[in-house]
Amino acid sequence: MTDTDDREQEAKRHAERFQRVREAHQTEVAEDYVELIARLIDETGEARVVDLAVWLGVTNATVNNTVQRLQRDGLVTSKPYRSIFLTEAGRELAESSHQRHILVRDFLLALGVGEETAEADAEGIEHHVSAETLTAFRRHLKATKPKKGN
Amino acid sequence: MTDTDDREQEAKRHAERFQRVREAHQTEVAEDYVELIARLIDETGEARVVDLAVWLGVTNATVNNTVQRLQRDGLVTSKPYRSIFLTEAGRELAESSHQRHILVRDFLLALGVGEETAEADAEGIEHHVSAETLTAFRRHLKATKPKKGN
DNA sequence: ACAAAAAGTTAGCCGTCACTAACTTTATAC
DNA sequence: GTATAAAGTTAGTGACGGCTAACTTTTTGT
Ligand SMILES: [Mn+2]
Ligand SMILES: [Mn+2]
Ligand SMILES: [Mn+2]
Ligand SMILES: [Mn+2]
Repeated sequence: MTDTDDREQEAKRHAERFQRVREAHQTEVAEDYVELIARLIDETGEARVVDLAVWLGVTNATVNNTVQRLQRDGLVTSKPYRSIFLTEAGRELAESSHQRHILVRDFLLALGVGEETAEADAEGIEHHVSAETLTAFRRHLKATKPKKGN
Repeated sequence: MTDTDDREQEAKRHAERFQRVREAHQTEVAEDYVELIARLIDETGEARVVDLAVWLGVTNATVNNTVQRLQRDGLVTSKPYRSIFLTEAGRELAESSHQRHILVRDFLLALGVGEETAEADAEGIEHHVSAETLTAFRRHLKATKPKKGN
């Protein structure tokens, strides 16, 4: 009976979607950290543990743990009691994460969502938008934004 | 200097956004489970551990653990070796999660995103959209969908 | 009815990402 | 230049959400 086969296929696709979400969750923290590190370096000259802690709403100890993981994964470098630097890979991830972030935020703004809500929702949504959806966001922005053309 | 104050305010808002994302992650698994349990009960008459495992792409043991947590949190009931039932709270969470899920998916479809991508992205995005953003999605759907009116 | 298969459970493991508390190092103020 | 404050680190804890392996119970097929 091909009825059972269909059902199995559907279950398999369903499971694959959840696996993708789980994968996204694993890279999420790294993306947010390197994006913030890049910003702090850009705006203040350096990224210190205490600043990351304040801006992320976690303790110093948590930041320390995470930074060690990022270092293990080749995204940052840091020497004891010194501030944190991005590796080339870290810079690249920060840049692409940032581009994606502002695209998602701007899309929400274009939809009529308020500033703070757009920023807040973007912080979570950004990690779950595929390239195809980002393209659709860009298309929508191009189609609606041209208010300057008025 | 109010310059410093501004910076502190910005950091605080930033941190609050991340706290919201972390909270969303804590309810995410519960939402997906009850939504799937409701669906399986509806479509097949019962929700069994093995089905949840297949549809979620995890092992039986993982499902068992999670179901115990859901039971602890008052969302499901289940007796040893029997299938799983939703409590009233579980049914309510399943229903609202499902409504939100299809809204997010339909919105992506309306934007021109392909079916499988819409379904996949919705699975992650759904947990990070505020009420305000959902309203904006609905507004956009109403503004564009009326193709039946053609 | 009973053997084999399927389903469910339990135990023990691991990584992530939080926390607090205690400690060390660096920076600041006087 | 030294005491104090701030920042950073380390150690230890815990929940969550995954896993495998071994076991028990239920279902199925003959
Ligand atoms: Mn971001
Ligand atoms: Mn984010
Ligand atoms: Mn989901
Ligand atoms: Mn869902």
